[in-house]
Amino acid sequence: MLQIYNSLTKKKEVFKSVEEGKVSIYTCGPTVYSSSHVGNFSAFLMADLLVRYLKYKGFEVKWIMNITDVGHLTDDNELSDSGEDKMEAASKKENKTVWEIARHYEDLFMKDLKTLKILPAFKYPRATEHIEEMIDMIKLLDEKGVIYETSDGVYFDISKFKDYGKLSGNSLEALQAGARVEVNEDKKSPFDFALWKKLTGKNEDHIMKWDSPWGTGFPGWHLECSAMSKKYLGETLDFHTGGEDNKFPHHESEIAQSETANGKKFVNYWMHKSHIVLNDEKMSKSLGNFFTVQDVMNKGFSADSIRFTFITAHYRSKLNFNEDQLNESQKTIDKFNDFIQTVLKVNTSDCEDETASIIKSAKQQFEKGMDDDLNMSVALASLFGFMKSIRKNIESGNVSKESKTAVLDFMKELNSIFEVFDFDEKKEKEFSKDEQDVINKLIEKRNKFRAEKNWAEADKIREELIRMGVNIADKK
RNA sequence: GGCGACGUAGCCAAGCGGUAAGGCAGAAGUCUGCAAAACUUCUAUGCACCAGUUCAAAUCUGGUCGUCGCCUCCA
Repeated sequence: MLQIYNSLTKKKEVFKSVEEGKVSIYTCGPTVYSSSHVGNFSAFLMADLLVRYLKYKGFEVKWIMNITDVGHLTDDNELSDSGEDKMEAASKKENKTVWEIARHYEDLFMKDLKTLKILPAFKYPRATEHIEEMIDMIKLLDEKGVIYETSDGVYFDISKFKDYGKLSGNSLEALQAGARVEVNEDKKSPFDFALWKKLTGKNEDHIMKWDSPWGTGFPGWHLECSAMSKKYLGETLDFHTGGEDNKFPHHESEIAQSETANGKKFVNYWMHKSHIVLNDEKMSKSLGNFFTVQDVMNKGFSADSIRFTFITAHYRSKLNFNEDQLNESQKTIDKFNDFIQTVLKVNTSDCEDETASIIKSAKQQFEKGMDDDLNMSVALASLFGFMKSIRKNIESGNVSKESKTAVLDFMKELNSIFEVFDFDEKKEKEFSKDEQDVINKLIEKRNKFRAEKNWAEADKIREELIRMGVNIADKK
């Protein structure tokens, strides 16, 4: 029985899908005005882990991740000078059109998704290709009487939505009291958010623009997720995931729009990824303290170690991202793969062994952990115990052919979640007869040095052999 | 100022009222150097601090201190 911490109710809840056996998941994807960094991908890996575990449990999963390719202002306020369009700023900086910028960073994003072995979503809808759906939603909201028009745009009147603030734990009053935003005189409340922006004031020359019943302009940034999730997944979603920074105002506003427009509950389970931190400070584009996947790989770390680090750290605790974490992940991956190699090479015998019950209990423990809000620490602990038990069986020489297959099948099943295991048996390197002669001579020579306790020379030969692809493991 | 999360060994981390899982690092050993793998054993009388509730508290309550996040674009 899968339990998930729902950020809306702030409780762990037993998961029940809207439709028996099927699950719909919507993930807030990237805004493609610059490279996504590993912190961004940690949120997508959280979704990947969820998708993979649900599939492991036998659900049919439909996963949608949007691509935000409309340039959005940093601020809805006309009064603020800090508001700039990120897409257009990038376009000027890189001397490309906004469309080129969007496609360029989208391509990079897709490449990194693949590198990190994140499962392909059902679709990656682009905001710019769903303007009509967004306009339709504004029309629906208009019918419900919750919007109003000003000289610069169309806004959602949040006083018309009782639960506004529920997700982020704010009441409207508290929001007003703690407000740090500047006041736009035309808006009824500073927290009313834009559904449509007109080409006036500093948006006069906005490059991406579309016609609408409210004049030429561009959509508000919360709208795309409401419109696209409805189109591809329906009015009530099982899961909606994203980074914790999206809770307010983005997801809060999505709820207001979708529930008002559709008259139905928008999302059953909200999941938010805690930020990863660097020296106790969150990694973010605006702080500038970020690494891209490529940056980390250029330092010599494998993509798998990045993947493993993020899926094994719990998604609701902030991960302090550093090289130690990556090194440890790599070691753990190697440990699993060494184990798999040992199993692949084991010589089976006709015998009874306890493999079946070892696998059964490991599987139970693993699922017990994962079922508890994806508690990977508990899940992993069961696997370390599992490997130890199986190795003992192997050392005692009691492994049947069936057991060997069962262990490998179990590891493969687990790999549908981890996706970092390697099942290719590492064959001894083949050498020609001449090479074999050379190697034998070197080994003889080294043994002689060892007998003489001439360790320096012996080590030199070992290094030479390793370079040739010969592994030396000294035993008594 | 408002809202929220967290503080368990050198590091990462589980635990959700019954007496501290697991991983990394470290130590000793199986083993005549060193390195690698595996295995065995060891490594927190204590869970930020102070009170309280209880037969029993890392776990519940109140307070204190500290760290971080959100409240403006960010996963």
